[in-house]
Amino acid sequence: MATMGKRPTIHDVAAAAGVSRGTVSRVLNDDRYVSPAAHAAVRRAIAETGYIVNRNARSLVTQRTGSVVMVLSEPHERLFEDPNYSVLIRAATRRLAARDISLVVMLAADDGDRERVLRYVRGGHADGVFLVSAHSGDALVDTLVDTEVPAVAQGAVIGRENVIPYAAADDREGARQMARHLVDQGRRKIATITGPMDTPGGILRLEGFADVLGRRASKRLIEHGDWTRLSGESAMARLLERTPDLDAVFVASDLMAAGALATLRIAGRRVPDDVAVGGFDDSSVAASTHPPLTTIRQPVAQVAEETVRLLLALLDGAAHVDPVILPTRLIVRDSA
Amino acid sequence: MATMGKRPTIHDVAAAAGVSRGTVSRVLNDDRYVSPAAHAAVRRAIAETGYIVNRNARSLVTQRTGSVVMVLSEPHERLFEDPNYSVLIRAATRRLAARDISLVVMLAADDGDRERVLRYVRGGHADGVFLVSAHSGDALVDTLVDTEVPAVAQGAVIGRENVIPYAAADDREGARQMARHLVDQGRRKIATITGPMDTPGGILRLEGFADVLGRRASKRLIEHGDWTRLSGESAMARLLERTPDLDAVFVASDLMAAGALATLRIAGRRVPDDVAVGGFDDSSVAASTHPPLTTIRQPVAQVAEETVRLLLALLDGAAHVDPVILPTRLIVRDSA
DNA sequence: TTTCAGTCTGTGAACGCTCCCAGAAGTAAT
DNA sequence: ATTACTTCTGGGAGCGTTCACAGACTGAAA
Repeated sequence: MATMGKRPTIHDVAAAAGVSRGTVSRVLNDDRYVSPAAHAAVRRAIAETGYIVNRNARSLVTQRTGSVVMVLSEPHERLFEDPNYSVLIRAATRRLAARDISLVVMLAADDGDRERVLRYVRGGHADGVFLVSAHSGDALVDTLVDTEVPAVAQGAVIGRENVIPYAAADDREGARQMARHLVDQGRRKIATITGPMDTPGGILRLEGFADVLGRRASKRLIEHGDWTRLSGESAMARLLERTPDLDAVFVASDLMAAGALATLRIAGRRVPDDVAVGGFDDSSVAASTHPPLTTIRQPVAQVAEETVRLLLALLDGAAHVDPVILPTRLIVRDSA
Repeated sequence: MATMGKRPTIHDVAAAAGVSRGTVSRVLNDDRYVSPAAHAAVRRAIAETGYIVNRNARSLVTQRTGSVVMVLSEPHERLFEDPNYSVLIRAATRRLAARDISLVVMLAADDGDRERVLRYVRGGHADGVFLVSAHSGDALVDTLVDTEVPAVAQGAVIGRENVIPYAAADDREGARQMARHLVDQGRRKIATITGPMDTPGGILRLEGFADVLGRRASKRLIEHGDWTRLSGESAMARLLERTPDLDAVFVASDLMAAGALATLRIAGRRVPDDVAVGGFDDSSVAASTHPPLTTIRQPVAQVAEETVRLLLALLDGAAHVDPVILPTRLIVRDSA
């Protein structure tokens, strides 16, 4: 079904060019020790026959596949919300395509998925692995490391920072930028809604916040969310109940910030007059909220591209590559 | 580099089980004509040796790859905006994983990309193709059809509706639902901002709108966007200039509707008091706008899953499969 | 006993490629 | 002429599977 009336093989090309398989193969690969005449003849024969190399046959002998897997380790709640995945996948695909490497996307939401990913990678179907938001304590990560497959991550893998290279936005400094901005606006009681504390974004953005606020970052001004919009709503509600006189809140993601805005509106607080709200990500929702969110832009596409670059370096045989941290930028809109 | 110290082959399993390659292969595949004893021995040997079948070797002989390509044909502007791709990719991945088929994502934004996709597919690296928002007049589509590779699309491929099976939301009826809602609210001068008129969403949502509005859907009440937020802003501005007394607008996507809302706010029109706004998609931005968008929910994940189902049917040898149209639902929020 | 159908198993031959080695051909130095 | 490189080419071997076929072993029917 899937295939057409017999695709030309390296044999056909060789015959058409009047040379041997070996010579065609040389032209296809290293190109060394091929006479100009033979080279030209082979090129012509390839064009004439419409020959396309069969990667399966090639992989069989080279042990290389020409593809890498992107593993999305996300719990279900977040599955369908975060618009950043599109950006990520696209940027990675594009970067890899330039090297003729294809991107296979796999989910790792439950144990069945994880098992599948492992089988795939250990089965030698991918030359490398691109981890996205891998959780700390994820057995998948350790097994992958044991397998010695080149792997990189988008965002640090907590507890494995030194074994899995990564590219990430400067979460900590980004949080500082926002905290400073809120302080500079004269806000006095500044709260924060963090991400999950087992993710780098959750931890580092809180640390950056604390860096600036110091002792003023008390426990009662901190609430945790799980990156979802809904968790932003409820975290904001808890904050308001506990500290009704807060006058600013730094929310660790735009999506949660959108939730927080909704809660504030219901509570009758004006933004930014009564309460200033700062987000993080500068994702597509940031511009659509009311008021539009003041937020921290992280260069998602660039992070993805850098991550791919690290992976490519690893594939090229680099023994070690350094993590890459990319700068963030404060985007001032109306919410703070 | 990428590989570990020699993975076991079917030979090793055969030796460990005390049978021949053939028997192991039979256990791995159809299972017919294998004695219970041999079957058990092979199963045990597989477990002991940690054997994993080499798909390259298998593909080489079977001419099947166990993977399908998702081709994202999008111009650059829209690349990074639409949050639906995440949903799409995830739903498709999940559905395919159940059949142990992996999803390869490829972009087709420019001719270089298209060329790559074609080489990939014609190179026999995929058993099927999953087209996303393929444009009419896209040479890629025709070449694919010629190649006789099983292909399905998410959303109809204009002009190729009968040759490429697809699953889609009921765009036309969805638009009717929104138009009726606006009429029922007593709106008299109802405008619309459509998508690009070379996409099914652009065409069908306008048709649905016209179905309900009839002669009232005059040229001067129609503006075209390109799905982006920005195009929504400018289209709304043009409408206001041309027809200042409009009291409702149906925007063919939430993202464009978010843009329209921004323009209306700047123009000092209150929503929904002065102008009612209806969106389409119920994507993640819909809940974050101010006021939250009344919109039409399309079951994106379900559409993706149905599309995959069609593709699987094709892969299983079905000569023909019928398109699937899934119902939409009006979600009433505050904007209309 | 012979025949036959049905089960089960092993083996050679692909699949399409790269790798490696032997050797031809050319060039330059002895 | 001989030797010694270097450049270039052809073809055998092998990568790990599946597939087709031949043959062995059953048990039942003739």
